[in-house]
Amino acid sequence: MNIGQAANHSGVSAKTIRYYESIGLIPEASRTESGYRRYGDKDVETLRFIHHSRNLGFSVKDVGMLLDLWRNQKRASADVKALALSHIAEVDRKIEELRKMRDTLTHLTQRCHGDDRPDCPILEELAGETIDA
Amino acid sequence: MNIGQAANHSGVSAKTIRYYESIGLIPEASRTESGYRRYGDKDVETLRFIHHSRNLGFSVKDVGMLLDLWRNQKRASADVKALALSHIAEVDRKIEELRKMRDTLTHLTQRCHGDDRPDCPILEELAGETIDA
DNA sequence: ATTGACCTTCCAGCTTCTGGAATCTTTATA
DNA sequence: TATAAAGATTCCAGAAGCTGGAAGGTCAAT
Repeated sequence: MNIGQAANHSGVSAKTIRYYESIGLIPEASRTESGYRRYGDKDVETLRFIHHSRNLGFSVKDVGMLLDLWRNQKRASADVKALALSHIAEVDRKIEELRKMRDTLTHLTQRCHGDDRPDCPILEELAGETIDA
Repeated sequence: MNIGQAANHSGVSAKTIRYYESIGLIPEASRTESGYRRYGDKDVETLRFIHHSRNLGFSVKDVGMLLDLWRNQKRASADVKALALSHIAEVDRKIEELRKMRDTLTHLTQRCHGDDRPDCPILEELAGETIDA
């Protein structure tokens, strides 16, 4: 099938498939006589794997490692799990960071009356000393 | 003071101060005869404002708007509050997205025994149909 | 005079695509 | 058969927000 079909079946856009090829995440596709890329079911499966992994927030680099592990019949599941756990830790870190931000923001907005008067605790605190969120 | 001092006092690195100037977030600094940028307490205050805003996750573009509001004595606090509330909504959206990711990831890793055997539900599910996190 | 800490500019790279231009191929229709 | 639309190709640029590094000028102290 052509790249458009592969895109539809995998959830990865044609543009992005070409991009993944260009950075070496996926191997170069074979070509038709006229130069169109050709894809098979196996390729679509790989693209779907990538799509799912990206949806779970794995970096493209991590996805590369996951693909290697996936293709390697002799991998230890511990290696996969370690990668996933480390990613979970990273996600947790981000959540915590965002949660702190939101708490501070909520605190600030609650103290701002939000009418047509100019005085605003939000701006005052942003200009002050003590914001570390 | 020179840019290094301004950086130390504001928490914004010299490199980043120059960057902010280059994109117009802050006005061009005045210069000494030899070309060094000069900063005063007011400038440091502005940089600190920016630093705090960035720490709270506001985009540089939003920070530009906040700076305008801050400098405009006639602004309505409602405008500031609206910006902040909209940002909170965005932060909440991101938190929710990350939480979904983490839940799926946690689910996956729990089902992976994580030893030296090769079979791994994480990879199997990534290759499957049903991941939407 | 020299050292070292600053400062300057400019260019490149990070991450992950996405949009767009110019051009070719394939397919369908009039 | 002519032609038009859909889909493919390559390449360049831009998005956000810095950060690193090179090559070089300046300032203060020794």
